[in-house]
Amino acid sequence: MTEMAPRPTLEAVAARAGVSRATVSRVVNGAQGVRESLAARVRQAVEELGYVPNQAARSLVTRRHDAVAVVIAEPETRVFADPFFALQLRGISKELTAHDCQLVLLLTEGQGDHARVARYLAGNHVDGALVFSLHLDDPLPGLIRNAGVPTVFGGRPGWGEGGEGALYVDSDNRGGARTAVEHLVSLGRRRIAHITGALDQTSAVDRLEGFKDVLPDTDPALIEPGDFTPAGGERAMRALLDRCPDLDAVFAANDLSASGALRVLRERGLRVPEDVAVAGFDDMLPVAEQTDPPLTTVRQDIEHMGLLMARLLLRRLDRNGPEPDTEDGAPRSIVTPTTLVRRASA
Amino acid sequence: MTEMAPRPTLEAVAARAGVSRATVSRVVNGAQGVRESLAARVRQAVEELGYVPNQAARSLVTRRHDAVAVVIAEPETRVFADPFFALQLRGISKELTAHDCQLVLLLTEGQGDHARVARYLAGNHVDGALVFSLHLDDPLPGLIRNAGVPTVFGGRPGWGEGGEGALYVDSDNRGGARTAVEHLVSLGRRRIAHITGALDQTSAVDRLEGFKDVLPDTDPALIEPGDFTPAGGERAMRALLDRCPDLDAVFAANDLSASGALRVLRERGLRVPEDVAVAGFDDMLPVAEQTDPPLTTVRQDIEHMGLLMARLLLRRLDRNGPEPDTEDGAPRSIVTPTTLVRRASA
DNA sequence: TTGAAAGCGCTAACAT
DNA sequence: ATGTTAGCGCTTTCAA
Repeated sequence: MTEMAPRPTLEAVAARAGVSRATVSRVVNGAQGVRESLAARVRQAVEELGYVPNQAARSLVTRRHDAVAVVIAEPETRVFADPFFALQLRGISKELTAHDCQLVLLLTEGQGDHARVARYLAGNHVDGALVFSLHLDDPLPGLIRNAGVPTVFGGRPGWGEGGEGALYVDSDNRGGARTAVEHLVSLGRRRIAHITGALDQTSAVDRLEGFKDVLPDTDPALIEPGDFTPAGGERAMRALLDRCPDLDAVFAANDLSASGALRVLRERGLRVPEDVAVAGFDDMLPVAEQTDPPLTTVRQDIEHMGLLMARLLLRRLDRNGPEPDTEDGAPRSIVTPTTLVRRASA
Repeated sequence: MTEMAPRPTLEAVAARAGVSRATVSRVVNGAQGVRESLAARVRQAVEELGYVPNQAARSLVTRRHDAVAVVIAEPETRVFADPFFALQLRGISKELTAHDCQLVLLLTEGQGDHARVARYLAGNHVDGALVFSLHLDDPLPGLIRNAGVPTVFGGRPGWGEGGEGALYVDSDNRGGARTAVEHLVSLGRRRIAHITGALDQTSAVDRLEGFKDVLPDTDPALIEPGDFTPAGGERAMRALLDRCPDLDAVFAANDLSASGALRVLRERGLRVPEDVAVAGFDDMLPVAEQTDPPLTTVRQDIEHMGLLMARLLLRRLDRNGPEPDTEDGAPRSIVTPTTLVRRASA
């Protein structure tokens, strides 16, 4: 293509501006204590030469990388068959960008990749990591702890190993579930069923807990395990209907399983919400708005959660975090609020 | 936390193995011409010390980064309100990982970010870029060309500026559209309408072309612009029905607009597919399988497209690409096939 | 086949 | 306030 123009170095800028490399470095890095007239000359030279600092050289001496890894395990992206993934990433990206920090994406393909990720993180290539690990038995949190890289988790990590002090950002799954179930109760429903999510994920467990918070003495027959998929929702709905034909509401652990439940309800000739009220979780738009009837569900601010994760990590890395979120100044895990979105199904 | 253990350097490994730094470097980088006995000693020392090369130091001298940027403009991720985004990224990630290459994700937030991205790419921080730019007037391709970074586009780029020789991977939008429309024709439909996508995107333009390929003399009244959204699909369907009450099929530019069309059809008391057959595009699962009736649509292998993008770029960067895809050995753009998925709607 | 030595471009003491 | 200088950890001629 075009000849690889040799990129100008600090040296070149210094020569052009008639100052020393050190001075240029100071100007470029915004250090104080440089006479304005000189600084201006330097800035102009930078401009004219199109100088861009060599990050490798800088990292070599500062031992900083201005980059963080985002680790997403394969099972997660399957769950994120919706904007979840993109939105969270977007939130993360925004915050990182605002702090001149790059985002290195690490997607894992099953166990085999754990070692690779661990090696990468331990290899001191990034300043920190943002890890999505929502499975109870996920070995990743343990591995990462070993790698000794500052980390923030997306979703409360399972406590497979030492995840005890882990920093994380999670939505209020339990509270959200409570809100949904309370809503069903307020509608006068008395036989409220629950289709759970995949119970190896903390979100599913927490939503189940929320359900039980509101209905501690519920008939166990009204709780049927699902797996967050439409097919799982169908299966569970059938089982529930066969077992408890008198149920008058169902809270599904997510919108996808709710959509499956809805189909079975229609197929059995039951009206929603007249005969059975249905509530979901996630407010996954392409699903929740398209179902018939549209789904009443629990919404979380996904993008904001991503942003908070990044912010938390940046704070932990010192980087000019905003006002401290705790009195002793140490960052703490964050549980973000959810809101009920009323549509036609309940 | 734990004391930051000073990472072992090449020097340390050399000392431990009783050889010079140069030798260790050779072993670590798999260069030939090192006596096996020595190499073994070195490998053991590496093992014992848990040595991991310092990428910054390496890049400083090699001027390689073993990293590529993936640039996704904000409007895209909105369109990718489905697994598209995640899947493509996954395909990219797989291929890059297989070649020990990192993925730096750059998400842009409107025009303001273009400069930032251009600066980053020009800043020689990555070896190449994978860019999603599906808009006809997108300035990004031009900026990137200027940056002089080897690039492969996801989706045929608009020719806003010099994108002429650009390398890209795109699905066969035109051919896919043809397949869908031919299918409707084969069903005996004679008044086939088309709800277009957002015509500032190449995919929408190409799908429209495909439609016209099969029905070159179609009544212009049967073509109504949409915007890839369900709401746009509803609007367009209403307009079409008002204008051409006799239409007996509709090909929507994507599944989301098809779902909107489906709703309007039902609302008007028209049966699908008996009265009006409907076909979509994308096979966006959470949508296509959940509509009533399930959608006949055109599927593309998203993940594979991502993989091909990465492979193309890697080849262009020299990196051990697989067998050459053209006779002169120069990589060429790739158009991937689509397949019709028959469900109940047509 | 192996080692010695010269930087890669930058920052950060330290000196002025 | 500015310049001088010594590396950061690695690859890569060049000699041996």
